[in-house]
Amino acid sequence: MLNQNNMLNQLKVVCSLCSLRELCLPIGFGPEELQQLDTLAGSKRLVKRGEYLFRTGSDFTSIYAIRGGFFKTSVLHDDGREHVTGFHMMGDIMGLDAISNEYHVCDAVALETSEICEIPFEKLSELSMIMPVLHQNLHRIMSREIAFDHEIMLMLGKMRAEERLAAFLLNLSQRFSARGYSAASFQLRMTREEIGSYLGLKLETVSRIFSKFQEEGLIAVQKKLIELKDANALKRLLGGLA
Amino acid sequence: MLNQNNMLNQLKVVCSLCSLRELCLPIGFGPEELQQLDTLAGSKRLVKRGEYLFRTGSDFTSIYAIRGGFFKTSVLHDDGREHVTGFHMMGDIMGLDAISNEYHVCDAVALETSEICEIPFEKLSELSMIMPVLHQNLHRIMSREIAFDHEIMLMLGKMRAEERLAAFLLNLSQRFSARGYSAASFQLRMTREEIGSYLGLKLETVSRIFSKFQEEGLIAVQKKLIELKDANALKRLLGGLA
DNA sequence: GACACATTATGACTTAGATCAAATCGTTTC
DNA sequence: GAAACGATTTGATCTAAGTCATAATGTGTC
Repeated sequence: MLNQNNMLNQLKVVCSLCSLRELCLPIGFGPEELQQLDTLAGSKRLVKRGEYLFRTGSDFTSIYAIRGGFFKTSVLHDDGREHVTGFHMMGDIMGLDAISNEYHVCDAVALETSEICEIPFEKLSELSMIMPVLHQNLHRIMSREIAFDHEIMLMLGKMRAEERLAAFLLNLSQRFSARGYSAASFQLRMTREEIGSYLGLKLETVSRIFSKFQEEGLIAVQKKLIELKDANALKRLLGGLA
Repeated sequence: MLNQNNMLNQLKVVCSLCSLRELCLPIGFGPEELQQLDTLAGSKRLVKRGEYLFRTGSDFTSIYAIRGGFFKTSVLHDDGREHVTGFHMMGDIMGLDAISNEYHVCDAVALETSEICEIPFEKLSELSMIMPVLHQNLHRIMSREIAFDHEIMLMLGKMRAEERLAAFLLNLSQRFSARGYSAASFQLRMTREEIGSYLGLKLETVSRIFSKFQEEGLIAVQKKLIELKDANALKRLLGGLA
């Protein structure tokens, strides 16, 4: 069977190379340790703006951790309509929805040149058998994705357009903030059309509501640069909704 | 550490008592074997119509497999609005979205008197450490839920009301069929309002579209009894959409 | 079985967001 | 740097679905 030390070594490599904070940090590596390990060579790779990381129907062999950059995942339909299922940034993991099928069920496209780490799923599974915490964390990550998707379902099913945009901006803000970037000011990596597709709105509606928020002093918009001027007002807009 | 035989025994008990087809069958138990084991006593339990299996905020200790009956899961908001996140029947597993939080993030209510099996998550985790296939299957189930949620997001974000109802009816039909019940005729366990909440529509809209489908000969509706008269037409209604 | 309450159906009207259209602004290409 | 294309903004209309109202029907309770 597996040699535990050998496996542990691989684990370190896999983890370190991916900045898989969610998978790795709870195991006991400190940020510095991780940084050191980070300098090792490995299966990280650049994906240029507009390039596909994977496509619907392609074989599922790996999940992907984003080291840096920005992705969208989407499903494309016969009639040409695209639905954006998510936006993903540093530390996020993509491809988990493919495990059950053995092929990918969405496209993943880089919205800016990005650095990703490919984690062969089979290897991860092996490792997680001897590293209970890794195993737990994988569950936790998948579970979190399910819970988050339920929030999006709520948004799509129950919120008005303004509420969706407010929730979207606050979510982005919170995620940038959690990664050490400014919570109040950030660059949108996606077009108005992609935002609309994600939120179940048309691009014109997105544009109009950005303008409206700006008029009301809630945000400042300069093309792709968004500044949250009154995050509390945005939160109030959400009212009782999560 | 763990005694493997002891664990294996527990596995058999857990599996058998739950009819956890998805978790257990691939391991190599045949249906008959499962049936036999099924007769053992264990942590199965009845949940009466209207009773909660778990509530938002309650401690997460177990996931639940449905042996028989029908549930809805929903999130309730400060302002009293409810959003139904799913309908669940025999063989489905509920509570997976709670793993990451250690408390439940939705309510689960029985829509008819149902029999469920409680699976302590800790025990399942232990077992899955020594039963790789169990472990894999858990991943697969969670992954499938993520992929399915993405389909719902597409539905809520991109489909018109009629398309949503058609997709809803076809999905129910397919699931009943997969469990050995009629694909063409089934009893709705939920109200029009709950259907509407799930699909992001108002109950009046649901009612109107049922009437319209009936006029057009696509379905026959008698209160809660639905008969699909022309499933192909319903599929055509979905057009290019999944 | 009668009362109270929940669910469903249907009509009349309103509205949020879609659609269509046009102008502006930005960015990439050669 | 001019041409060509894509993204964004804004306006004018349209429409699918929501809201409000009422009646009918169904269901549970004592």
